Amino acid sequence: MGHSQADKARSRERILNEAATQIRDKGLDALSIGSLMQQVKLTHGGFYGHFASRSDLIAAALQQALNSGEASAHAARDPDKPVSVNALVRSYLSRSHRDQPKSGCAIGALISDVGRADAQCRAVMEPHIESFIAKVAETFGDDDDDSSAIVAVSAMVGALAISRVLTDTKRSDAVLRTVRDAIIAMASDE
Amino acid sequence: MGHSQADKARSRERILNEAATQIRDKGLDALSIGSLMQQVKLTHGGFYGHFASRSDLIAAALQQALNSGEASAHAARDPDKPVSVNALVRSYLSRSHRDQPKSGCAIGALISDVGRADAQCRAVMEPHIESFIAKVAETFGDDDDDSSAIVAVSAMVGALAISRVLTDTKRSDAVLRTVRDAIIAMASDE
DNA sequence: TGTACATCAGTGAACGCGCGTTCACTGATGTAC
DNA sequence: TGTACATCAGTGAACGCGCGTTCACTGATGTAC
Repeated sequence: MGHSQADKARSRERILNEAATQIRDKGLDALSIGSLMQQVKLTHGGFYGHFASRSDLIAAALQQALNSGEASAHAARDPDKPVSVNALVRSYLSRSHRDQPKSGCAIGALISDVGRADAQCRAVMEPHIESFIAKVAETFGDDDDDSSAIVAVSAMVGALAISRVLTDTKRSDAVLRTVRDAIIAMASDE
Repeated sequence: MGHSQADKARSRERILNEAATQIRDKGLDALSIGSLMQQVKLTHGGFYGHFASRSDLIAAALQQALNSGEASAHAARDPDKPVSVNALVRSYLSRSHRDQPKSGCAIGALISDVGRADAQCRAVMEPHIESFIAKVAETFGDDDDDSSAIVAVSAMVGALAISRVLTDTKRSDAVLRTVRDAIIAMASDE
C-alpha cells in the first residue's frame, strides 16, 4: 500500500467523496466514521489524520456534496449555449434526479437536516442556496429582481423533496411534472 | 405514583407528544428512548410497555407530529369563516412558524428526512401531503384541478425549509415574504 | 363492604453492540549527506 | 548514486459512553367472592 504524500491527498479526496455520497443518501446523522472508512478501504484510526473530528468532516462533506451536485448539473448541459430555464428545470425535477439523491443536489437532499444543524453547516449551505437563486434568476433574464427565482427555487426544492416522500409513483411523477410546467410557464411570462 | 389503566393511556400520550416534539426539533435519527423517557419522567424500561420498538415509536410519533401541526394551524384561525388563502399562507410562511419547528408543520420540518426513511414513515406522511394540497386547492376555489395547489404547497414547504437554513435573518424573512406574496397573487389570478 | 388474589404499569440492573476518539506502533516515503 | 535517518500515512487495540432491548421484580390497581 502507498503511504506517500500524494496518496494522502488522494485518500482525503476518497473519504470526502464517500462522505458526500453517504450524507445525501442517509442524512447527516447517519454517517458513521467506521463504515465510512471501511467503504474507502482504510481503517477507522486513520480518519483522524485527515479530519479533526466527525463534525469537521460533516461540514466538509456537506460542502463537497453541494459542489458535486452542482458539478453534475453542469456536466449534464451543453457547454456551448447558455443554460435555459427549460433545461435546468427539466433536469432538476426529473425522475432520475428524484431517484438518485446520492449524486444529486445536496440542497434538495438535506434541506430539512441542515435547517436544524449547527451554524457551521447552515453557513456552508447558505451561499449555495444564494447561487442557485442567482443562477435561476439569470436563466429567467432577471437582472435586478430575484423574486421569481426565489419562488422557483423554493418550489423546485420543495417539489423534489415531496416527490421523494410519495410512495405512489404516478402521483410523485405528477408533482414533478406540475411544478416543472408551472416554472416554465412563469419564465415565459416574464 | 399512579399505575392505573387511565394513567397508562395518559403516559402513552405524554410519550407520544414528547416524541412528536423532539423529532420536529432534532430529526428522526436523533430521538433516543433514554432521553425521551427521562423527559416524560419515566424510566427507560417502561417504554416497551407502550411501544414494540423504536421504529414503531418513530412512525407513531411522526403521525402525531403531523396531526399536531395541523391542529395548531386550525387553532390559529377564526372558526366562523372559511379559511382564506391569505390567512393560510401568512400563517405557514410566518417568522414564528419558521422559528418554532417543534410545534409547527411536520411536513416542513421533516420533509427530507422522511424522503429517505422506510416505507412505513413515507406512508404515514403521504396522506398528510395530499390533504395539505387538497386544503390549499379548496382555499384557491379549485375543485377539480389541484395543479396550482401542488405548486403552492411545494413552494411553501420549500420556502419554509430554506428559510430555516439561512443564517442571514433579513434574507430568510425575504424568502418567506416573497413566496407568500407570490402565492397570494397566484390565488387572486384564478 | 371487606378480604384475598391476579393483573400489570412502571422500575432499574444488565445485555451486547457500535459509536467517536486516542495512541503506541509499523514500515514505506522522503531527505540530508 | 548510496546510505542513514527522520517523517508520517495508515494500523488496530483499547478507552469510555450511550444506545436499543430484555427481564426479574415491586407494589398499586382492579376483580372475584
